[in-house]
Amino acid sequence: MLVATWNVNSLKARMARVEEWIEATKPDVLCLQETKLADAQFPAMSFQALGYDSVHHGQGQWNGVAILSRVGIEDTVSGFDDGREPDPDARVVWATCGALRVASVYVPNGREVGHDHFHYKLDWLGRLRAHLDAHHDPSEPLVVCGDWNIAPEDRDVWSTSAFEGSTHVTPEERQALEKVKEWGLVDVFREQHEPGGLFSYWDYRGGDFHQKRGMRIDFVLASRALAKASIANLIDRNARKGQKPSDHAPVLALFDDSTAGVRGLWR
DNA sequence: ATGGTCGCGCAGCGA
Repeated sequence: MLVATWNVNSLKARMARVEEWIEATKPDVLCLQETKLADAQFPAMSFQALGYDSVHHGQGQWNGVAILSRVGIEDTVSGFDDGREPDPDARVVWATCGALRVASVYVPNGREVGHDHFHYKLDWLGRLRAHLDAHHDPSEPLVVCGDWNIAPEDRDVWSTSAFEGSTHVTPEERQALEKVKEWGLVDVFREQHEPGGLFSYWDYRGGDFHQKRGMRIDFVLASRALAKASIANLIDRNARKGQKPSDHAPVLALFDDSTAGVRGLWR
């Protein structure tokens, strides 16, 4: 089963690139972030024509997340079900695709260290953990895919000095991410690839992509049970090239459907 | 070089 995640930075601006990429790659499940669409504007029929069912949780203009699946979509949930007030932003959507529980997440950026939005980011990650605690178990096949807006380690940024005092690399953010992972999630790309310099996001400015000035902030976290079935993980840098690219590249995770404990993933 | 580029939507903010 092939799972992918991609922050498209406006689905309206990116639709041609996304359709082309889906036809070339044919993932079983594709998580999108930053659609910047209201639900009524989401091009579900266009994805249906490519063979994908979908669920979208959007607000228009900002944020917005979706899950596309060619192995079915059931039991969709928008936002958190953690007994607290609704999240004001559209940043997470859940669905069951075949036998796989999937979350597409767009973690808040944080803006500046100490900013209200920074505290919102840390709290948001706490709510994600609380939702997992309340509804799921790490023995189930489950993935949380998305734009985490956190570089887990120093090797995940092109320059540590360039990010001194910035969001995405602080101990508080990394600890909040660690708390989510402690639920029972594995960064399957990092399990398979040791080197630094393997990035998923490059700022549009200053030719950062061509200068290899990026960050690895998009990743697939797989439940412990599912991580045992991880076969291959890659970042599709080619999608960051050419005309009107997103500033993020798609991240792909391939799982073996015949591994004990996760048999029949796409049924 | 303390900037730069996108997307949204039409000024300036967010990333």
